[in-house]
Amino acid sequence: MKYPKAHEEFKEFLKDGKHRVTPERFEVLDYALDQKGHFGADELYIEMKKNDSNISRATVYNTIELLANCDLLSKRHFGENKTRYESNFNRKNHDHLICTNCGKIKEFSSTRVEDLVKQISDELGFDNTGYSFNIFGKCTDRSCDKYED
Amino acid sequence: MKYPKAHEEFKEFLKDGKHRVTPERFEVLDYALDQKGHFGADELYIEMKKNDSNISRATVYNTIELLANCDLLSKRHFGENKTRYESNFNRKNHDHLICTNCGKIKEFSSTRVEDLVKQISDELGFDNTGYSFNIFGKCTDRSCDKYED
DNA sequence: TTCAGTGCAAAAACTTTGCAGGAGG
DNA sequence: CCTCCTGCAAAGTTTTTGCACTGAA
Repeated sequence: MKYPKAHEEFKEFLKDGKHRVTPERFEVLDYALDQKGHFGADELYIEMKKNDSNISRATVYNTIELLANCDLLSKRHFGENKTRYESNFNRKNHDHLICTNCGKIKEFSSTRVEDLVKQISDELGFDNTGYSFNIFGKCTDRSCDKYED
Repeated sequence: MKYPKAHEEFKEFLKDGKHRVTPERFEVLDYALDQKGHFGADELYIEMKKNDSNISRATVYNTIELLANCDLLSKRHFGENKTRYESNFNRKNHDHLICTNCGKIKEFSSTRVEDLVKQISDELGFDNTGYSFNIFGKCTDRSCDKYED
């Protein structure tokens, strides 16, 4: 078992009387945590199929949603019309800079963002459960894959 | 003509040698500026069709993209898998609070957000062109359409 | 035993593309 | 007259749904 702690967390989450513990769900969990960076639900499904899994699309979509609900994954939207996910397991909160030239995504953490979210939610009487903060622009200099002088 | 200033702006934008000024484009512009709040490209297309317009889907999608490029519209993503737009015409920059219970979207403006975007872009060597900042949560009290005691 | 979960396939929702004809500059 | 734009329809992409069967509790 590759991710015993995550399995344990997920199992706890499922044992609420409304969900069942199934091997398929843990198979999806393992694949999800193995992903590097951000991935889409369909990409994960296709990868599992390539590895001869018997999983169905519906189960992958269903399970990924559960994993996001129990905070093992984060849901992201980077201005495309698809949902992306990324592992939260052993990672701290962060936000994203997206280069509109080369598509690369840089990450940053800042308590200033979290403070601002709390402050604004309070001011406007809003019971905050999450946020999404993306900065779009261009990497400067040679760090950009499509940099041109 | 309902929006002469916007027509003028759009016309200026189009006259760059790469684009053409067509009546269809201004028809889409008028419908877009008439929308209240956020709307999707397909919604706009369907509304135009209901009003017996001869417009095609391709033209609506194409034109809306142009209107976003010249800043008459803003592109938004609220965690769904579709692009939403909203009029920028005579409006100032703002961000959004999205109630995950009732779906209502509140708006707020804060220079603190813009300052933070600039600050972080500078710190990380990033040539900022835009950002997206959404806060998710629940309206408190009776302001929420699905509020329950 | 019971009902949530599964696999499969079809449908749905949104967007993009290919093509032939038409019109802007 | 040369492209770019248009309408239409088809196809693409991602996600959701319906259904009969299976297996967890």
